[in-house]
Amino acid sequence: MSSEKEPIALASNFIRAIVEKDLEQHKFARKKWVGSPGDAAHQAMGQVDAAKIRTRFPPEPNGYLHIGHAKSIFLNFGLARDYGGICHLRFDDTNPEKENQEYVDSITEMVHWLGFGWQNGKENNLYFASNYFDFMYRAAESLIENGHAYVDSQTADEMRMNRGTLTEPGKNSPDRDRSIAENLQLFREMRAGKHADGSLVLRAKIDMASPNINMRDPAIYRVRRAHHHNTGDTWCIYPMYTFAHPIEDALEQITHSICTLEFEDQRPFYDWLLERLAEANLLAHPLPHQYEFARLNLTYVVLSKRKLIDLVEGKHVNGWDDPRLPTLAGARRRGYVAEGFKLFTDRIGVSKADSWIEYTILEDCMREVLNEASERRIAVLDPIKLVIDNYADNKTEDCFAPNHPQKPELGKRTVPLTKELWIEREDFEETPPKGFFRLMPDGMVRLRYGYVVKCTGFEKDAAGQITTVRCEYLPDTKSGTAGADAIKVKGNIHWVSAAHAYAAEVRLYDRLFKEAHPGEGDRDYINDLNPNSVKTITAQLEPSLKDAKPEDRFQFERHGYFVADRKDSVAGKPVFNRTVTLRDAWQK
RNA sequence: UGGGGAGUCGCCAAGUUGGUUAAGGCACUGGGUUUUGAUCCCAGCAUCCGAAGGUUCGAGUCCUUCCUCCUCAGCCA
Repeated sequence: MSSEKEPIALASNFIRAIVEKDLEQHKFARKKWVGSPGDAAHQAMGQVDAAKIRTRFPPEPNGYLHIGHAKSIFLNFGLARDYGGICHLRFDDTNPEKENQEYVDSITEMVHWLGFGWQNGKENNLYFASNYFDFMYRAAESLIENGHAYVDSQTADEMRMNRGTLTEPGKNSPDRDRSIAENLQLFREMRAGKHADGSLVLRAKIDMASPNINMRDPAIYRVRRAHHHNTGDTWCIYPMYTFAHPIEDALEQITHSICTLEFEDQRPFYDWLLERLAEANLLAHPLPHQYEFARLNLTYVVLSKRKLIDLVEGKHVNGWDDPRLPTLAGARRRGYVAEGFKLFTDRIGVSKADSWIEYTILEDCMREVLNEASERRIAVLDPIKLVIDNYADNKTEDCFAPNHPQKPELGKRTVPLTKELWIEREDFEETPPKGFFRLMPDGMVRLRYGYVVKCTGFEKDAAGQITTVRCEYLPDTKSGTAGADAIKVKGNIHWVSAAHAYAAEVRLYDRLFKEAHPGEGDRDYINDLNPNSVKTITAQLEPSLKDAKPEDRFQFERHGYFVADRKDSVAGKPVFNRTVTLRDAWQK
């Protein structure tokens, strides 16, 4: 045992530290859970919660998930998994005007894709905030009854005027001292549809002079006649995030409610609300707590919902799953893998410091898992002919290529060698730069898995472009034979038999933006788009690639990792996307 | 100029209640292995923790002052 390597410790972060401390202090030892969300009375019928902690991933279904969400997903689901807890997937759908089923579907699909689920035994922990509207309404009436909320008839403009500024206190609303009875009646009328949209709003009664603007009587319910994707036309009043979110957490017995930094100022209200509802015996202690971490910023991409929408609607990309987009749907089509995102989130950590993660970190993570997982194949992306003059005209010979250099158990496959081959344009230089060790006039190079050849000449077209390279092979040097190493060459190039090659559409993706910080300063981020973010080519691939299925991944040797596009591939005619290039120490 | 946060190596990020030579990853630089200029391996990489003072036998960790950045004035989330 002692000689065993220590398991690599999980990267520590302040949230894990909080969880560990809470667990150590048995903070949730008496928290009950009946098996479904509900108020104090409901949960009181249950047993002590078997889940040591409960977290939640609470997206609003008003857009597509992106890489930033992956950080939150791995954090929340990962914490639950690591500490014997459960993580809920909860749709925070309190604004009917922005949300719809299409987003709900794509979000559940992507969370699954990342490797997480919400079915825990008999318990299905998939929830909708909109299913709590009844309780929220009750909670609002309770606040009114206890003098903690009032109905305000000021217009939105008046409210803004009276809110004060960052440095000046606000002014009390003329309606602030309305009687409880009148508030109750008005709020019930709001619910009954007797008041126009925007005419009345329910506000928490806290302190218009608070230095924290979020505590200056925040609006908690508004009148809005809109069809809700889940509750239809049942309601014409909807709770605000500020009010709804803490309640959602409490009903679900969440222990650690983790969100991003911009909600820090909201935490005092979060606590205030839950305390008031606990005083009213609607909720029981221990109450959930909110913790904030820094959101992800990635260089060379944009992650704001608005900008992503602009890119799609402005046709700068082809839809939400364009492989260049940092959406999870796009990343998946690009060939990125869930394990790569897991590695990435482990690697970047969690803290409260604003930071910009270099995009190459993400790419390296993908390379790392893809290197391990991908079989090798041969592809010539920019083909020129190589003719072996001393090779028989119609001879075909088998060469054996390992499917993975570090995994012999994956076996070998045969690739046909003939007189005429496709090789990479960049593998031949008429006048080689210093340090170049591939094909050059009179130079020798190995045809990977085949013979050593010696260059004897080349041909150019009218434009001066090289079209064909001529060579002679050394018969005793075939890979795998005794004489293979008789002649040592440094260069080793890949090739595909011209007679057998599969000419395929291949998309070479590059970063979407040419600037590390798109739109920084007074630049328009649209002007920072990389005009060459995709290049579609016809490449010559080894014959076996013709049978690739959608989402099959390969390393095209010396080029990078590629995936058969899940949308555009047809049986017998796969199309490939370049996920990421190989690292290249040979600076061009 | 009010409130709330954050500032540790190029990029991230550990640093318990102050205690000996400031983790780790990525990047980078050397060297080795290699029929991918890939992978892999080995070595190197902050006398310094935003700045300046102070307390202490001893401070990234405590105190004071200052600087920089982020964030809040939706009937969005």
